[in-house]
Amino acid sequence: MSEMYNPKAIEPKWQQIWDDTKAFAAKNDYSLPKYYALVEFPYPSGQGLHVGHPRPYTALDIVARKRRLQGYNVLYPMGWDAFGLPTENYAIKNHIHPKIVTKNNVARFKGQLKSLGYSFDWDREINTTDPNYFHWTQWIFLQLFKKGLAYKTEMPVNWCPSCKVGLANEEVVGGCCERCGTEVVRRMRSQWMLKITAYADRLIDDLDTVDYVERVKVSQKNWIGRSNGAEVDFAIAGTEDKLRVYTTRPDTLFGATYMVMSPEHPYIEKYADRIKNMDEILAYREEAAKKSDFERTELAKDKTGVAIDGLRAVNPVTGAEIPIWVSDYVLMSYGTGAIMAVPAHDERDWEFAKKFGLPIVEVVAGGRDVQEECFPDVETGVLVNSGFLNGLSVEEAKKAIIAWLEEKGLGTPKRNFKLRDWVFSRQRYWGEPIPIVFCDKCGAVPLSEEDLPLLLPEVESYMPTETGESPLAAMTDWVNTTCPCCGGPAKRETDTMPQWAGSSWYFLRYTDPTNENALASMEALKYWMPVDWYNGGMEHTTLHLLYSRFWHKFLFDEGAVPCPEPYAKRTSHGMILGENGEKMSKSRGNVINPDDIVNEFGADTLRTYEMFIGAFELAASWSQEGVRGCRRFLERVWKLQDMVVPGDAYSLETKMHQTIKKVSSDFETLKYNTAIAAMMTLVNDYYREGKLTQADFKSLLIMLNPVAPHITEELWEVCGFGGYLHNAKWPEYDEAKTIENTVEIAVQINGKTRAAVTIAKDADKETAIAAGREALSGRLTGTIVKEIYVPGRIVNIVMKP
RNA sequence: GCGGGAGUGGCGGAACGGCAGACGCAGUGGACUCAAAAUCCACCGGUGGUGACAUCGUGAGGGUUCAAAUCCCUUCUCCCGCACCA
Repeated sequence: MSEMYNPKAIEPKWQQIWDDTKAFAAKNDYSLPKYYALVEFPYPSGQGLHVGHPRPYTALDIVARKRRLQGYNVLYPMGWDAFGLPTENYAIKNHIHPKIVTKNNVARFKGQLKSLGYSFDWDREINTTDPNYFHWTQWIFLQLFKKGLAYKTEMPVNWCPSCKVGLANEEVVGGCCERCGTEVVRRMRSQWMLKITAYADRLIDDLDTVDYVERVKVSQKNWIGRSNGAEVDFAIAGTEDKLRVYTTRPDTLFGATYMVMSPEHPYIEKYADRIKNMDEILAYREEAAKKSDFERTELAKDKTGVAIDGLRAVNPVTGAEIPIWVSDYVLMSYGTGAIMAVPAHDERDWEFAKKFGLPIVEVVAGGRDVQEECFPDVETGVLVNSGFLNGLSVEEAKKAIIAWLEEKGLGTPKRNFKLRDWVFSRQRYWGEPIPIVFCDKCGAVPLSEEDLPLLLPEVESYMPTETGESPLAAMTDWVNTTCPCCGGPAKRETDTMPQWAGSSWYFLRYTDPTNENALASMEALKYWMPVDWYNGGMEHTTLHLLYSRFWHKFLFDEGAVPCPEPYAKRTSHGMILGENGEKMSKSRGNVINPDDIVNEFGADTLRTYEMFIGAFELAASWSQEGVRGCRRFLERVWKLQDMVVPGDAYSLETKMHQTIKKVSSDFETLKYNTAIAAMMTLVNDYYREGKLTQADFKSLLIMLNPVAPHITEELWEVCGFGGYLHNAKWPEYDEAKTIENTVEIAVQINGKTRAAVTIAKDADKETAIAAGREALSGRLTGTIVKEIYVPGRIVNIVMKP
């Protein structure tokens, strides 16, 4: 009789063995077939691991372990994205250096991850706050700077008054700070920017070359927001000047009955002397500036504006003089900051025209009365009231008008993006110093690469300041330096990089984590890259995922990496919700601590449960009873050891081949829940049989190993199957053996099941129909119209009464 | 408003156009036990029937098909992004 299943004993035992034998270290033998599985490295917060973390980590641990069993050289690494605000805030509050806070948190996280039995290659552990690591983060910044892709400019930033830090557009959610929820205000500041917009086209186009889940691709495309249209010049009446607009509907040019400029448009200053109602316009501009982005969005539907008195434009095709308005529904940050308004065919223009009584002229026929309803459709309409465009479809008209505009020198085709450049400065201590000095003579000068890494100075206080200056600014010893260019006095940049910097290239470092001469050797990169499978949260789709693709493309252009895309495949997991279906949070009191689950049930149970909980990509609610059920399943597996009989043939051959097939494919397609269900069914079958052979047990243990690695290794050892299970070979299945010789198929009358018969799997139609008729004897009371037989599936007899 | 996703038992969830509800949880009955827990076995969508069985059933309404949770049209609800992007 076997001992009791005791995860508290066997789990630490195997974790120790895996550590001691370096069981999961990726080999630097570049002749082996490789597999690079990656999960997003965590921010080591003070709270420790959340039950959300094990879901993606276990999923890719399953993939990594399965690949090793299939003979691949697997890289499944882990590290720490450790720069960041919470650590700094904790340090300020408790007067502990952020370095120490980070060290403690990392130790805690690492202990927790080890207790879950992940097959990470801990020899390749990295930490973004390690100078040997951020050396290369700074190096990448210097390359961006040298190529003109990092630049400093005075611009309005999204300022969080609570965090006292500027935020990237991607970090502002609904007008509020992504982190603390405080409403963001706009502030002018000199900021470092990264020119991600230079890569906008490639960031969209290359999505066609990678295997990402559709929703990620769609989000990225929408965020980048590419649109194709034209820029058109409108003459300003009585001047030589032009007002340039961007439009995606140049075909509607004949219907442009007025124009609108953003309140910040420079022409307001330029033509101050001609504008008669300047006071009114400046007052409007002030009002608009006062509105936060949030308010501006809230009030979106209620259009406001002021007509400029004294400035009119000329429609280049109709020659008509049309008024120019100022309204905050036109943004200075997109296109040219001015639009031509075609109220008949644009929702917003229509609303504005209705409110202010501006003329609405139909130029695309096909909708209802444009005085009553706007007609924005581009599919079905036909051009009218448009001179030489009349009778054309929208698509044809676009081509025709653009050609005409180009010929006359009045316009050009133009493509625009919603994507803005990346605000890259943070006024904080706990981040990578930006390796730039400012010299009165030479301007912004990069440090020489030999002077990297530029370390953070030791400071007394990490407090951010009300003025928005970085705490580093107070460190005059550190700030005052000499110019690397002329040797004269110079000051260091005191802003630091955002948290997204370190995570934008970390996957490269894992391939060669201790390299001192480069971010990684080309040889290692050529072998390991791209990442074969990367899983992470949807919340990073427009942040980390986009940023890292941008950096990677830049590095590819620089010849520093061998491939244009970093990740061949990207999947995303759903959130784990509390037992009540709500997001887990301290205030809701529904937080589950993974340590408690490991203590009470064991790591294997937690892993099994999180994979069984539901469809991997969807959110799922925690259920303590469900956890118990998974523990029960593992207990049943444990007790199978007493039912094993000698034998190297499968006792339930068909069933086993079916299960191997299902588990093998389900592990590849994120269907961990049905893979586990299939193994549960198999175990239930062995209980029904009362026995199973060694061959049965071996294959079952190997298949279950990626999910529940400790119990399976232990059983492998206890049963004396030889060596370590993690060195075993993934079982093969034979397609022919997944099909029973006889099958039970349903017999239907008019599509309704009335009986079932067991026939040979390859029975011909006549045999099957005959068997079906026999099973239905007595019910076949009408006229048979048709008989259908789908081998292995169904017999259907169609009958009229 | 736009985009994405989801609506199936008491619950979490399964179902290449082919017997809806696999698997798990909860529940019911039985075995074991002095008893309970644990474990093992069986049952477990609604309605009617002792029963074989009949009948209804995948958010709602139509349609295609021998056959629809699955495909097509219409419609409702919920969740998640984005949001005056010209």
